[in-house]
Amino acid sequence: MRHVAALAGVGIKTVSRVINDEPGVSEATRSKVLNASQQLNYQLDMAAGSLRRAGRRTLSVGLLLPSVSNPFSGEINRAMEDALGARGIAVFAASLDDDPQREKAIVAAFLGRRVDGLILTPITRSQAYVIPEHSRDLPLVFIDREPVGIEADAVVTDNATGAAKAARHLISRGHSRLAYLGDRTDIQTARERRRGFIEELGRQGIPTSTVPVRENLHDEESARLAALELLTATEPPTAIFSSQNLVTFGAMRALRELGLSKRVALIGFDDFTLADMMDPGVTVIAQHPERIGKLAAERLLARIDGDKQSPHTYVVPSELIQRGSGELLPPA
Amino acid sequence: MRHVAALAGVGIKTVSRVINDEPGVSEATRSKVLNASQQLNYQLDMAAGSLRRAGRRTLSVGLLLPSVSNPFSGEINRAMEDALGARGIAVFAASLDDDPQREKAIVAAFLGRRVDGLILTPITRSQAYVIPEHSRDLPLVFIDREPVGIEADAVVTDNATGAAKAARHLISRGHSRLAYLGDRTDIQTARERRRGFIEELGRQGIPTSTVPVRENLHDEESARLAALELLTATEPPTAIFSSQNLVTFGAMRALRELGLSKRVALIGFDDFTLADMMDPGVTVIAQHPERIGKLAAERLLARIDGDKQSPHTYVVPSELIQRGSGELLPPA
DNA sequence: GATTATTTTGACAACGATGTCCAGTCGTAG
DNA sequence: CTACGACTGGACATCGTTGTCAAAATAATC
Repeated sequence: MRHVAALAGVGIKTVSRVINDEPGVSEATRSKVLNASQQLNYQLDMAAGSLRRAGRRTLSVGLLLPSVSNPFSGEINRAMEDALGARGIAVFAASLDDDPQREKAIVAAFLGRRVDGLILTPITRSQAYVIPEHSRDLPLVFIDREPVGIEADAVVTDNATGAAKAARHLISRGHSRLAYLGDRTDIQTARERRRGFIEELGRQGIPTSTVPVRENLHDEESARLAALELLTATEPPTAIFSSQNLVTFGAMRALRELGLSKRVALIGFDDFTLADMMDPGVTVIAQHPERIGKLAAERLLARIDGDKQSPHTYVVPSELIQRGSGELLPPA
Repeated sequence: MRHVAALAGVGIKTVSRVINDEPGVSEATRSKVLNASQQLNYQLDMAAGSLRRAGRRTLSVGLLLPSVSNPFSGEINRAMEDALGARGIAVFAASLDDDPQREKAIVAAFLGRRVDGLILTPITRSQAYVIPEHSRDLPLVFIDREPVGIEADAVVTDNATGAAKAARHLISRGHSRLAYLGDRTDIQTARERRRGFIEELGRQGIPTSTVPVRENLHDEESARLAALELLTATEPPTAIFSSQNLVTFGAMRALRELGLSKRVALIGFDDFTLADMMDPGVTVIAQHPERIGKLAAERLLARIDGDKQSPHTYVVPSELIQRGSGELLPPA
């Protein structure tokens, strides 16, 4: 900036004014400065600016997702980028891997970079460790999973209701021998989905104690094995609910191996590409990651802009998409 | 930091030394400082530090991908994060959307944040616009697509060779009426794949002028329509090569609609989830995004560490994965 | 105990920008 | 011709940190 000022023959502050479109600069000097800055290929250093700027805005935020390589997270990431990019805010994206240690390390890295806000998918038992920052007015929005040990905005899917919807759907097709395949129990959404599913069975008069529940299935292979086991037991279930993408894939593989794809009903939580191209098409409880991402970004921006209303949890409804696998009837 | 120094009753520079693990601090003062910084919940401001620090490192890099929501990009993003995170480097990820304007805007945003390096998937005709920065020693690695108008490292898939492999595979199964479905021609990889495919046909003695080539298919629907058109023409192809994921999906839909899934061969460029669960399984030329991402990250780190060797393009080989659709034989 | 070598420490300027505030310049009205 | 406000421009301190360098404290040596 000094160099530009020198080349243009003006003061350094005048350059700052031109670059930041502040008023009070004549057309003549304005173009002199712009010329000079073009010639030197000058670019404003935002970091240096934010050091002095009111509110210390860095125009960057930290986004912590289950994993940037997971399609659900990818959609959220994208929605974020779109909503925040319009305001000139850049996004640091990082992957949680459902590791509490990692969560803390990543949050620390974000804080060290003085982000203007944090959007977090947590896995720690309590997120009280961000209270100091949050009470110093650091905007904070939780996404996909609700916060524990701290009051802050959150945007989540109606996990329990969605799972209950699946249960009701299967029961209404005449199923009474249902099974549940779930993810790690330290993941809040997994617990919620199980709760919603089981409670709905209870409401519909199905004895819940006999319902096979297999949990802590975190990948395709363990889900496949669990499903195989269930399906080859005596009195196998006539319908399966799987609480997550990879678990659904594992269940699909098990069903195919046993030639049961068209005989045992399946509903999965989470939509996925080509679900309609399977045989039969896979019925799912679809989440809306783009809406979740957009809403979370909007809440964050509102907080950044000084919104002081008390924290609130926003629920984005899920949607049952019928494609065939969830509409299979139990054997007569 | 001032406050920490005050509370610990030491000079500000001593605090800096402790925080940065510099030598020459006695155990006694060290723990005094650590105590104070704990009490105040102090966190180093990297931005301020990088202002003065030798080399002005910000410990952040900019990553420009086709779209963070696309699984291929997601894998690359993840590999990047893993390789760079180990060095404490955070990643700004952004989506290109194959829009040249957007590319320039995003690169400018990265530069304004003084990233330590840039990893770019370009769509502009020429990337000469980054020459000033690059010659001022800004590390730069192109990914997936090779640079034009500037000399820099690149990490790409062997697009032409991979497509040729597909052609050879189909021809060896007896096909002679092949068709090509391709993406937008302003995308370098799309052009390379077409070239590789067509040239291989030539080498194998198939008259290339009669091969139907449909290009500029950027989404599933346009690909589906193009495929439908090809397949319902007189003398339809007995084998199709699709140059990209979404195009492959479109072709799959068209084949299914016409009941030809098991009669017309299909090979797609790009692997995808559940490809083996389709009926028939979809034969693909798989890329290795994790390897591409890892290698690009390694090259970037090497450059950051001062590697001065002349720019080089690294090619990550693709892999033909046989799953059934590419092994269908032509009707007798 | 004096002197030197070594370690530990802090004062200060600087990084690149912006906020504050004051000094010119100019046009216009009295 | 003076006075006054509006506009324009620049000097300077400052943000939080680190590099430089010299001072102070401590240890080692004779």
